[in-house]
Amino acid sequence: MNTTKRKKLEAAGFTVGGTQDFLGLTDEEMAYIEIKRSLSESLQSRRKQQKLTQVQAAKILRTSQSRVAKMEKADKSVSIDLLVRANLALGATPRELKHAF
Amino acid sequence: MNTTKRKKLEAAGFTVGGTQDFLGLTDEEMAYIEIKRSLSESLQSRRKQQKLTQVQAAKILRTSQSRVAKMEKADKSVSIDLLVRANLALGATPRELKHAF
DNA sequence: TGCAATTATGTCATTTCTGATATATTTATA
DNA sequence: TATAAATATATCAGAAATGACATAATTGCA
Repeated sequence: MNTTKRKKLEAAGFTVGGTQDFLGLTDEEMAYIEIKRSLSESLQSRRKQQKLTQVQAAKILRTSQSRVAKMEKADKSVSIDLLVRANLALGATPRELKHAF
Repeated sequence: MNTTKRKKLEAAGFTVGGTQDFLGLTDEEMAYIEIKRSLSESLQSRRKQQKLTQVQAAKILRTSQSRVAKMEKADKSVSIDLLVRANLALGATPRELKHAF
């Protein structure tokens, strides 16, 4: 497994020991991770599109810069709920959120 | 507002006093509620399609019957995360989940 | 390079979610 | 109707998510 993918999985709350560990992930787990990753990616591109810094976005979202950073990294401490609400607050339509799935 | 809609909103965590209170909901709030409602509906129809009782579904989902009931009611104590994971565990594909948005 | 701005990471108190249990209500059918 | 099966509601202890703060790391540019 490459380092980038490993880091993403670990950020998502999985312990990755060796290559074969990847096989331990069920389809559900992989789908869940992918949904979060996609939502976080969507959030970041939406923020950048609006030329906002994380600090500015945090103000709009009524949270802190550090949490915005974690949202964009799909950190394990971030829920799908938070990502969905943050995307909506930055102007995403439900229609656009479909693409995350 | 009709009683059915009122009950759904209250279950979703909103206090509904009179008709005009509905206007207090932002687009984001309404979109968020609708997503949850749609995911819960999807979960229930998926369970019924498989001829499962809530008790049986609870076993598959490794939770309790009462929580399954709450998921299907889009109770305020239920997160989108839980609904997404439950749908996936009952065989939904990410593609199918798109329809909830 | 050095500085300022931006983004990332670690930690923690509080809030919210979750599973479980108990019990109530509803539904189906003998 | 009476009973059993299924679903709904209430509550609570433990787990997880959240916002906030401090600080580290990275990026951009004078």
